[in-house]
Amino acid sequence: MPRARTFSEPRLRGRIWIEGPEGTFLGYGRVVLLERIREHHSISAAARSMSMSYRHAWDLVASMNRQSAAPVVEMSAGGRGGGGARLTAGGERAITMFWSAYKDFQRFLETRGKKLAPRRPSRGKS
Amino acid sequence: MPRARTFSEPRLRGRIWIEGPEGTFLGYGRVVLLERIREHHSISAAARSMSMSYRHAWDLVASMNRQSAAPVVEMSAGGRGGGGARLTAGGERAITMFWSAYKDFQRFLETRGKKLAPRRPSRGKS
DNA sequence: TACCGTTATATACAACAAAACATAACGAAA
DNA sequence: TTTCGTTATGTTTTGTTGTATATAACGGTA
Repeated sequence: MPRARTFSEPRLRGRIWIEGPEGTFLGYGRVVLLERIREHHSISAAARSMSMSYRHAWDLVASMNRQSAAPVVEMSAGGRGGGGARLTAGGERAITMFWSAYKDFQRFLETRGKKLAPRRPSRGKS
Repeated sequence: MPRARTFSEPRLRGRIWIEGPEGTFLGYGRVVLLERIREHHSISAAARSMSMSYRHAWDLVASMNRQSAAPVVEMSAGGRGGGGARLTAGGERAITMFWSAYKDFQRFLETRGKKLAPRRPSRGKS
């Protein structure tokens, strides 16, 4: 007898982001990047640490800085060690703001996801 | 005096979707497509009505059908009018399920978005 | 049988995002 | 002045997603 296909329970998933004047201001990837910059004091090291191209990382940082009243990352080129980057207080607040909303969102997905599929209770052996 | 840049209030936005065995099962676009199919009794007419290529629409329908225990759309080729497509009861349930979650999500974004930016109350003329 | 508009399917093309690559600018220290 | 690793920026390549185009299959009906 051919076994009927089974289907994994449908799962609710999603993304959130914070929009600014030119589109995305903060999202999951951007916030992780900010945290890596805080850790490495360098955009290039941060990018490397998450297998992201430096170019892309730089673009993201530039985009965030443009869209924020106060810069989230301050950079300096040249000098000892070649220069570097550091997270500002505003950057710190941005991280906190996003993770807080993100956490609430994950909770929403979890609880709302349970109400998704009105499944007939299986009568069989239980 | 150079005017300081102003920044629109950061806005919380997002997407949700329902995942199945092969990735997305239901999302905003897919559900709209299902509704158009219900309306037009035709995949091609539905696709046209939302400026979507027939190929893409067909792929989406096939993906949904593959990932659902019971098909969400039934198609027939040939015959009077060339054939057509109709939404099944399962498809109807899928639409309801998604919009219900979507509505709750919009509510979440709205209420949670208000708590985003802890703004200093402006002291000036008010 | 011929016709018709749809489903079904393959292949080529376009648009966009991200990666990859290349190079210049920077500035403190040796 | 040279060195060094970073920031800064331009150009090319790749990968993915959807569109465009073309063709066959389908099956009622005239």
